[in-house]
Amino acid sequence: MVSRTVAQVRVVIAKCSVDYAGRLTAHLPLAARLLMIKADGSVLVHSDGGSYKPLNWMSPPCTLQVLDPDEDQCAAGFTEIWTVTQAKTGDRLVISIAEVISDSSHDLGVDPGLVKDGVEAHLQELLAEHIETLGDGYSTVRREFMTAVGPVDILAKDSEGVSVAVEIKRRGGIDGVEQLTRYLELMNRDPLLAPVNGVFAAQEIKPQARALAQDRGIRCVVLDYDALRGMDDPASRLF
Amino acid sequence: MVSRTVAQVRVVIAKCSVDYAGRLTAHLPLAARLLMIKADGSVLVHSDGGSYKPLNWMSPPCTLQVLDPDEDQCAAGFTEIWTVTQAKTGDRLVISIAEVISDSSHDLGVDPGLVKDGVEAHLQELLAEHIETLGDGYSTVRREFMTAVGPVDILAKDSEGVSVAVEIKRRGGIDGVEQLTRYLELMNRDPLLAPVNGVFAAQEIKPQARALAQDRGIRCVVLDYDALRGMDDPASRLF
DNA sequence: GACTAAATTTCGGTA
DNA sequence: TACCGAAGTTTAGTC
Repeated sequence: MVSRTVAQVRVVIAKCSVDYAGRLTAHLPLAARLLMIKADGSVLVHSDGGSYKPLNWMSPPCTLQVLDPDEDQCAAGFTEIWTVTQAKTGDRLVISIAEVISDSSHDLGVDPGLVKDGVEAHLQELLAEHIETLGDGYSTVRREFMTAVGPVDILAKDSEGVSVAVEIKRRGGIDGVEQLTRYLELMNRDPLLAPVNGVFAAQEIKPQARALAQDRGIRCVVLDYDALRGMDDPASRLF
Repeated sequence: MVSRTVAQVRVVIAKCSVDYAGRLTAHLPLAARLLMIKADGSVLVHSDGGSYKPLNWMSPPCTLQVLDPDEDQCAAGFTEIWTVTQAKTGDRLVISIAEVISDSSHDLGVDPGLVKDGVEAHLQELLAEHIETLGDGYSTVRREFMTAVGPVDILAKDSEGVSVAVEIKRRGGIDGVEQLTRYLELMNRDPLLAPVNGVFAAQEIKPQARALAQDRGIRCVVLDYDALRGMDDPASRLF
């Protein structure tokens, strides 16, 4: 046995059936599939289709053990039995291989990782800068205004100096309205802040969320990401 | 050009950099990675590590176009430029390839799909059958009892005939308590149902969720999946 | 470390 | 088809 200092990813195309027993039990009938074994021992079972999610998988840390098939498994036509186990949770993935069509390994090295830009944080930043989007005379008091039950995305004041708590979401669902409701409940108990009005701002607001907000006297505002961005940099609107 | 009637999955190991522009923008610096192209045109960019989630991907339906690099890209050492676009959303994934280390395709056929067992639905079924777990004299009225704001997992009655709304979660967090609160609020306005008590049942209940539930007069019950299952089938407890 | 909220979420069910 | 909630969610950020 040679110790391997270089991590490799291994790709196997094989006819196999798969059984998982852990937080649930699942079974995949015999078929040709793509198996990916990563350096950390994690295993992915992919079919040709679906989304980025594998049919089955085992998350690291876990160990792969390759066993010879027993008599019954031999008789059923299986040549190798892979057992992937996670010591901590006791999860177990068993891949029964009937035929290996392809098997190759490659050294990928350590990935430098990815750079992300422009999510909810950006929306919040843009709206805080252009809070007048909510109405003439609005001004931003603070972003991430802390309360005992969590930070309010933006605390603002309207033209009459009345406090406004703004909750920002990319997609506005019921949970966002609940979140804002909790903030408002608490803030309205604070004599230094009260009264506090609520604004639920999102790029898209679900009908049920809108109904719930309305029922609670919370104003809904649909945000136009491109328009907000365009205010900062008019050139970007052209592209 | 030969039309291809057989779907294939293609695996490419390549040094590449990746740029995604869509719901967010992301960039991956030049490194060796595994590219999987499925028959439906979807593309997955995997590194050797992380979880089952790719570093980057494009969901179907989408199309892959392979272009020659322009002058600048040539000078930067790129040999192929892959552009994956989704017509509907305008999402765009650009994979700039500096070196192809391996490239192979395999016919996988149509996957028969997987069989799942034992999730939250199962918990609900088990508890509905053994509702006396919540207390002597409890009886199940209905599973998935519909309200205007969604279905209550189980509607039951206690030994005195008082209605009890049960919300079941595998892991009980604050959101689950909020959900149950919404149901209770609505149901208690219905003279035919009121008064309705609440029970928050989960395999695991987070401290903050428990505190919130207590504050609202909702009883918390920790479910023992194995014990519930054991009531159905005593033999299963042995294994 | 525990917990909460977001995710390019994806996936399944139902109205 | 749209909407809603669960997921073997995973992941990132905050307390």
